[in-house]
Order: sequence, then structure tokens, then C-alpha cells
Amino acid sequence: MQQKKLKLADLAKLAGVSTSTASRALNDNPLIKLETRERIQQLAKEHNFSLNAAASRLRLQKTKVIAVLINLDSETEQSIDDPFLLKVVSDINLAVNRQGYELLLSNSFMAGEDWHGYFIDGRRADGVIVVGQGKQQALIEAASKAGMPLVVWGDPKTKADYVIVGSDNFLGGKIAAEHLMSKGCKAPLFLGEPEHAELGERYNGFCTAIKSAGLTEQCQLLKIDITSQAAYEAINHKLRNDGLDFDGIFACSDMVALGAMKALKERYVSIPNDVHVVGFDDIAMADISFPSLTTVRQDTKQAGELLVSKLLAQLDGEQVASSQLEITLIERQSS
Amino acid sequence: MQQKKLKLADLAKLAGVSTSTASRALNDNPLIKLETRERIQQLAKEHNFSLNAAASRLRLQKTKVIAVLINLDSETEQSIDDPFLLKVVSDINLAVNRQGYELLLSNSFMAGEDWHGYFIDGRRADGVIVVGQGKQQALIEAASKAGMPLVVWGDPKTKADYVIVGSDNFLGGKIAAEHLMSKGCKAPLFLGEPEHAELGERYNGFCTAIKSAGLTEQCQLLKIDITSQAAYEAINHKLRNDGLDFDGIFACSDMVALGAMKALKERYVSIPNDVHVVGFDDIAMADISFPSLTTVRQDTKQAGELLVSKLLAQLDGEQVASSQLEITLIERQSS
DNA sequence: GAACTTTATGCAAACGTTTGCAATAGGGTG
DNA sequence: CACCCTATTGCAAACGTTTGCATAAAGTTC
Repeated sequence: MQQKKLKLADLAKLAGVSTSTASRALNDNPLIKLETRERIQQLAKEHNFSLNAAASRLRLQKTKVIAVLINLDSETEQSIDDPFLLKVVSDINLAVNRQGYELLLSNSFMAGEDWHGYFIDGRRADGVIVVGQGKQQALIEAASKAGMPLVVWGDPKTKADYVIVGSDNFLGGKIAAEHLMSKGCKAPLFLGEPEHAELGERYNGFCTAIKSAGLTEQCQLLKIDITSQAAYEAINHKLRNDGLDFDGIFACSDMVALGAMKALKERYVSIPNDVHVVGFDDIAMADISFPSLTTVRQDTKQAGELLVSKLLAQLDGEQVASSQLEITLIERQSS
Repeated sequence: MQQKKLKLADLAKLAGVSTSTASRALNDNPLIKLETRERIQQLAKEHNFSLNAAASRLRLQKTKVIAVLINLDSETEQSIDDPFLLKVVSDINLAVNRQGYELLLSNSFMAGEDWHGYFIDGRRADGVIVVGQGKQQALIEAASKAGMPLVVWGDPKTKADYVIVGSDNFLGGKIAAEHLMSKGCKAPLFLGEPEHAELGERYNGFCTAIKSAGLTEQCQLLKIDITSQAAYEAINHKLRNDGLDFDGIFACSDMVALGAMKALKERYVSIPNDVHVVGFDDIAMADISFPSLTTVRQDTKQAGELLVSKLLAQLDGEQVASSQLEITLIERQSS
């Protein structure tokens, strides 16, 4: 088994110096003679010494932790299952680590209602990244008002007094619609839930493009939950009831698009000949589905970097603004 | 902005008691008169009071945190992208929360080589769940030897002196092979990398079943990385070079299966008529692909529960053993 | 009503860092 | 050689909890 945990004082004794010197040495403080510093660092390595983070945090009033709060839409306690969300989290994780911070994975279940109290006063994290604006905008608002360092992944166009990073959803919707029309679509259909901030913008962009092309008076909308299952069922249902009265689909996410495509394929509707399909996100499956899925790519890597750097800037007391990520249309076989 | 952070002493003063009483009251210690307890708890709520976790951890020598260490196979710094892995993490997260613990999301990049030192001595977490045995079995071994409370998601049949939770991979492979043969396959193919502990067991089960059915002397193996991309390319390549010399595929994961299916579909090989396909995991896409994918389901929810409860048992000083999760064949259209 | 138990609370130490300030030693200057 | 300056190190307080022990008040027993 292991020997008793070494504390800083023990390490100092081994080195024949005071704890203050040891502490400074480990933090590379130039007050300490270079030679001594190196000797102590060397010793620390040999003995597998590591600082007690709890003590350090208590003393410094800083945790070097960033919390990621996944804002689930549903009230039901359920695991996340859209690969895109998880890609975002994963890229945030990398960015956080690259800055020498650790990542506390949390959710509204743990944090309760008073986020500022829980994370900041509770010294669990120095700042919070909220993924998804969800329905709890009020809680975000409150935490922000209380002075909690905060960055939100969502739609940057949202009028809010906290910092938001997200894709240019409006443009994404516009590009998708224009692409569909350029392929000859006369009656494209939006698949998703426009109540949701980000999706609403995509829908707006979509409609704007369609109307300005003079295509239809109102753009078609099929309102569904953001799951492939819901999309599958909705398209199935629509084909059964209304027949094929659309020739293009702009799905609010790739998972939704894939669900819709399954329904189409089962009924022998040809993609892209009868119906052109465009998704959103560019998850791995978009490329691997058959036919592969044309989609609007969100740059999650850049998103992670930006979310984190903006949060750290806030911690440094800087004033930071929301910002919008560029999106790219990835043309594949489905259109 | 917010008022100065309330500490326990302040709350105590407000209530007209000592900090000790306040502390005990918040922890529902029966030493304190019920009436007093309730009064103080009420007061705490009103003032949005929350304990300083850093101080608490320092004093208690416990963090109430569980670290999840994602053991990436690749040396390259990359984000995880198999939805299955993330499903596992997500289910662990739920289980962890349900037990009142928090989840520190980590990886070998942050933890370095000395996991015990980093997490336990560093008071970052009370225990660690390692997801994926990866290539770093030596580090796991070392951490375990050093006395780090630890549970690993991997293949439970692995001979090791740490606790492993995982599916019955051997049986999974066996069932998959038997299923393929029951559908008339004479020349099934394994797609994956048998070096990897879990996948190796699946391959063993697969071969065992095939041999005991007297089908072939050696079972066919196409060794590839565990990505849909690799699968797509490998199958493409094989079809081009060898033609269609197999009539069934058992893929080591659903993502791999989906990649393979894409290659088949592109070359107009009919699924399941020409080739039957079985995957592993049962990710959401398995159901939504077309044709939908027959697969061996791993119960990630139960996995999360077990991993966490076994870890907590260790923290309580109990002796715990590895255990194997049951798997289920989900029959769909691809076979 | 004295001795003793029970109940409820407070005192003060301890957890392991970090850091302002004091202290010491060595070197240079006039 | 007295003075000052610099370079290096140590002392001790503080961060905010929790908890063993002491204490005080109230109730019980003979």
C-alpha cells in the first residue's frame, strides 16, 4: 500500500527548507534561487508529490475549475443522446484542459436553482459554461445578474445581457434554403421546433430566403421534438396523410434529418431525386449515412476555444461580447 | 451586484448561535435541537447560503467528487466521437449525481502518469472511473496498486487485480455469430481490432461459435480501426480486391457497422439479402439507419449504476468484485 | 436538595496551502 | 568599518469548515 500522504511541509523538511520556500519553489517564484527551485521541483517529482487542491483552493479563493452545465430541455431525468451536444462538450473539455483548468460536468439537477450560490459561493468552480439555452433562461439571467462568470452556448442573436457564443443560425437557415432552391426545390419543408432560440433563427433564415425568392407565401413547417424518432414518425405520418407535398427538407439537426430520411427511404421516396435533404451540425453520421447528408456544419472546435477563452477573459475582469461562429455548407449526396 | 459572500460564521451570527451549532444544524446533526436546526436551515435558504466546498473538503479529507477518466486510445489529442462512449459517460454522470457526488471529467492529458497522486493525494476526487482500458493498462495497474479507489469500464474477463465492469463480450460475439448463421450465413466476417481487450473477447466468442458449428477452419477477420470511416474504406477495398467473398458481417461496434453498410449500399450489395450485418452497442443510430441495424445491446444505464455503486462500496472499505452485464440481441432489418 | 444524567450549545484546534512582512547574510560603497 | 542595498529565506496568519471536548442548563433520582 501507499505511504502516508506527503504534504508540503514534509517535502520542505526533506529539502531542508521552510514550507514557504517549498511553496514558492513549486510555483516557480523567482524570489527563490534558481538552484533551490530546481532542487525542490526535482524532489517533488521523485516523491510523486502533489499539492492538496482543497487547501490550495481554500487559500487562493480560486478553483481552477470550469463547470459545464448541460441544460436539458426535458423535465424528465434523461441522458443526453444527441451526438452533437456531446461533441460540443468534448471540444469544450479539450479547450478547458489546454488552459490548465479542470472540467466539472454538471447539470440543472445538481446545481439547483441558485447557480451562483452553488458554483461560485460554493467554490466549486470559477466560472460556468452553459450548453443550451433551454427553457431555463430565467435561471441563466439570475446567475448572470448575481455576477457569476458565465458564457452560454446558444444563439448569439438572442437579446440578453450575458455572453453568448453560437453559430450564425439565421445565415445557416438562409444558406440551406438557398441551396435547396438552387437544386430546384419549389416546396421545401422545415423540420424542427422554432420555439427554441437557435432553431427559431434557423427557421427565420429559412423563411426569409424562401420569401425573398418569391417561392411561397408561407414557408412550410413541421413542428417536432428534436429527435430522430420524432422526425421519423412525423414524416411517416405526413406522407400517409398528405402524400408527398414537399420536395425538400431542411432539418434542424442531423439526427432529425436522418430520422426523416429513414421514413422517406422506407416509402421509396428517392433522395435526392424526389426530395432534397439538408441537415444541421455535421455529426460523423452525416458523412456515413447513405446517401450521405448535405448539412450546415457548426465548428465545435472553434466553439470550445471561444467559450473557454471568453470565460477566462471574464475571470480576468475584461469586458467581453457575444460572438458568432461561421458556418459552412457541406454538400453531399442528399441534395 | 452581489453582497459579500456569506460564510458560516455570518450565518451563525444572524441566527444568534455559534458556528459549530450552525455547522451541525446544516448537516442535520441530531445533537442540535430540532427547532434550532430547522430555523437555521430556513435562514440558510433565505440567504442563499452555500458552504465553501474547498474548506469543507480540506477539513473532511473527502471531496464528494468522482473523476471519470476517458482513456483515449490514440496518442493524438482528439475529441471523442463514438456516440457510444459518450452515452456511457452520460449514464455515469446520472448515476454519480444520484448518489450526491459530482463528476470531474478528465483524461490522461490532465492526469499525467501518476493518477493516484493527481486525483487522490491532490484531493481532486475520492475515486476514479476509467472508461476504456485502452493501451495504458500499466497506468491503471499502477494506480490500483497505489491504493486508488478505482473501477474500470472494460472487459470483465480480463485478468487483473482491479475491479472491472463490462458486458459479456464473449457471449455477445457468440450470439452474433449464431444469429448470422441462423440466417443462413456461411462465411461471416469480423470487423474490428482484436488486440483491444473488449473487442478481442467479441472476436473469440464469434470464432468459437463458428468453429463449433463446423463452418470454417478459421474465422474471417478484417482488422481495422474502430471508426466508421475505417470500416467504410476497408469494406470498399475488400469488395474491389476480393469481390463479395462473405455473406455476413459482425462489426465490433455500431459505428463500424454503419460505415460498412455504407460501402455495401454504394456497391448495390443488398442488406440483408446478400450480406447480413450485426453491430454492437445499440446506439440511437442503429434504429434509425436504413435498413435498421441488428445489434448486440449493451446496457449503459445499468453500467453507470454498477460502476458508481462499486466505486462507492470501495470507498466504504468493502471488498468488491468485477461483474458482467447481460447483453441482448436486438433484431432489426439488417439481418 | 445533593448527586447524577441528559440535552443543547460553544470553544478552539486542525485540515494544508499561500503570502505579507520580517530577518538574515553577503556584497558593495564611501 | 559603518552604512545601505540586494538576494534569499523563514515566520506566522489566514482561508472556512468540522468536531472532540468542555460547559451549562435542565431534568431525574434517592
